[in-house]
Amino acid sequence: MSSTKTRFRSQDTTRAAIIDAAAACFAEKGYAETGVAEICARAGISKGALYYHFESKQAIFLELVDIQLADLEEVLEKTARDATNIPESLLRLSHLIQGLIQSDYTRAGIFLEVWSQASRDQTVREASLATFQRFEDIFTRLIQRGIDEGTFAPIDPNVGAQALLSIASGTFMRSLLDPQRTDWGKIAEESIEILINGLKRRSV
Amino acid sequence: MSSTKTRFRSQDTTRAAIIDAAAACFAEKGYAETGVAEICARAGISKGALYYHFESKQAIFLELVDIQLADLEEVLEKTARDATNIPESLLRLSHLIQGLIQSDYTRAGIFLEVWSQASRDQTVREASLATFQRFEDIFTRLIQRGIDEGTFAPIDPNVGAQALLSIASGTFMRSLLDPQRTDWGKIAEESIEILINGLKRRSV
DNA sequence: TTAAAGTGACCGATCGGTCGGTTTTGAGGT
DNA sequence: ACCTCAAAACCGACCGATCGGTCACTTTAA
Repeated sequence: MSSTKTRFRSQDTTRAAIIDAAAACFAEKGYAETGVAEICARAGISKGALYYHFESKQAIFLELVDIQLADLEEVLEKTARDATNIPESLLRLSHLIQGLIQSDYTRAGIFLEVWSQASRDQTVREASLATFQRFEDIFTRLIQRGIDEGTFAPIDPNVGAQALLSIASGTFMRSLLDPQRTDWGKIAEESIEILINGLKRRSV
Repeated sequence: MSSTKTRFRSQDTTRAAIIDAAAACFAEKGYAETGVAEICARAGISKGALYYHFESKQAIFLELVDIQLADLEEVLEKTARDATNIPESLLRLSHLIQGLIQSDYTRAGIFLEVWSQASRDQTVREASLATFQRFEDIFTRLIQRGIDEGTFAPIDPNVGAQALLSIASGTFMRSLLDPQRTDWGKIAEESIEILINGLKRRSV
């Protein structure tokens, strides 16, 4: 017979397994509709083990959100840092949206869940707002650079950043209503293109 | 003594009271976190009465959504119908967003709840998608009119409509993270202004 | 041998929904 | 004007299921 002995996993391994399982569950069914029992089953552990590693169901959710938002922020910052052609870099945001929507379906549901809880729980809201504002700052600086180099008209760069992020999150929300479509990246790109067109200087 | 006799209400009156109570509860706490007992208390009726008028908690939610979306669609259609100056009419969408966010806080939470359920429940999703597409059609036609009269460049009007609705829903989502601010209408207006600028013909 | 990691039966609370029964209403009979 | 009675509207105790969380205990690692 093959050895069926159960080996204990390391602290980090189990925590990661729980986070992964919770991410999948929350994305599929939503936070409230997911039971801790399901998370346990998916992670291959017992309830006791789950509560050995986490204080509560909420704590799992919050840590999960932290990780996802930090990931996203890193990607955004890298995009902005490497930007040489500003309008082209803004356009490339559409690839990121496409990736967020399609490649890893897990994330989509999570972001909705964050928004849902943020709109009601002050702690979650403040944390989300802080992160979102950092996203905004990244694009504000990028647009400012576009203005400085003469590509964009001298408008308020923060307004442009807000419009850009609105299009990003709006397209993302829209995609949740129509998961069949696979060309959301293209739609985002065309929308952003119009916006960029509106940002550009009229005369050269 | 004043007469404390309880009078039965008409079918419609009680239904409306339940819908109103449910709207307030769902907006404040979310669908899953709201108990039918709370809805009953708020509506001033018993559980028995609630289940006499509605089949289930879900049924209340669905009827509520129908009403709100129909309301919104009517306003949008009226705006489009009365439009003489197209860009100005599009800008006026910002007032609608402002109103949706601020004046009746009840609605904000509901829309999030719709999106939340739509992303998981097929029935809710298909209904929401159909409505959203009608919204899109309204603006597609409006932009087409702008192209025909020479105000806008000859781009795909549907792309413009999608971008516009993205900004609308994106600003709406953003406002949920920052309920303190009261100038979301202005922010929406400035964002739309940039977009319109991108839609306009370059040369006259 | 001891601390870390993990188990699963169990608990109290809550929730959506039911059901047997009561009160109110209004149309129609006298 | 009064009575009758069935249907409409409503009540609230109760039920079964589920859920987040606990705990006394076992297994593994070092």
